[in-house]
Amino acid sequence: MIKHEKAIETLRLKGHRLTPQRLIVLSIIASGEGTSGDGHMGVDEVFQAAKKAYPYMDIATVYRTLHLFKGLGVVTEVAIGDRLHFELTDRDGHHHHMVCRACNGAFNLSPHYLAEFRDTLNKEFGFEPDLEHFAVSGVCAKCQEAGVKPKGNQE
Amino acid sequence: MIKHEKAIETLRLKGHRLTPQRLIVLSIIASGEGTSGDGHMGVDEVFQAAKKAYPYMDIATVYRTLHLFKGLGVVTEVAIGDRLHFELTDRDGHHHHMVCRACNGAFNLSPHYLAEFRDTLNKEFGFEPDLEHFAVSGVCAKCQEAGVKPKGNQE
DNA sequence: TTAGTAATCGCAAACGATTGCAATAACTTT
DNA sequence: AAAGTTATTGCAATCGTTTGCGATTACTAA
Repeated sequence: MIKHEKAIETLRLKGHRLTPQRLIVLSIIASGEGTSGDGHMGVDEVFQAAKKAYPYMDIATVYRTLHLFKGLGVVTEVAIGDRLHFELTDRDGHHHHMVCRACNGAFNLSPHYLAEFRDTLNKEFGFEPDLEHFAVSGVCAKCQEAGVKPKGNQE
Repeated sequence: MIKHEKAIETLRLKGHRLTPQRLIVLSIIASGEGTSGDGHMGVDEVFQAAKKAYPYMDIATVYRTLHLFKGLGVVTEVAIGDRLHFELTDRDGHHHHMVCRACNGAFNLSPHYLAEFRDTLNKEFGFEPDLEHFAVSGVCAKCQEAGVKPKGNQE
């Protein structure tokens, strides 16, 4: 539970209010008990869990809270199959995602693989890419093997 | 106009019907007269232009047509500021995009910059990334200079 | 402790995008 | 050229997400 202490402090320092709704969403994300098992949760998963703790919880509040947390760097957004997922930002074991277009599985990717790409964009174009929460779509090894037909390109 | 000839042939070969709606959408995308001036058009831009040519045109048909074209590789999808944009796939001058989070401007990026990234994901994880239509979000040089405040991270 | 204030909330409406379904129309076969 | 088959369409409902707004509530300062 040490994890949210820091996040709560961040909220205070930036002048944001500590509402029960925010604390509930934070603790749900921190527990990270999503169906994926990979630590990230779908918005509806968060919403359902939040309603259990506080029945008046509104889906709009969940979205607003998650976006606030994202802006503060407390939480990381990952787009998985056109749906938004969120996870606690892990400063130490920082990672990106590979999302399989066939099974929607999400696999972690170390930042090391992107470092030189960022450097190049910086030097060549002066472009500062958002690689803090970066997800590459594609097809994972298992689905390639199984010949699972993805929704996309069928050329 | 040589451009669509090939696309139309692709439609025929795959057994898709040549409806007026599809030909209209195709010619609009091929003309590429979007407000961005970069060849790609927002869905609503396509829809408005299509309605001029054929007043019964439905937005659902536009989306379905664009997705069909995308699947056939005729058209490329680019997400710009949470909205979908499309452009004719340019096999020769193939490129990706850098999308500025501050001004929503889209800049072309040669595939060369991504080649080694793809190779690494393939070798290390057996993951086949979708880099045919790849867009990196970030802040462009001009907006960094101008100090334009992007919507996102405010940490 | 209470009163004042402004951020935040719940609700409902709206957004861009997708989908189910009956009617239509493009293609095939005769 | 006409009839049959089935992909495609237009419409409307719905999805996930965002936003406007009046009511509420966390915080501040007296």
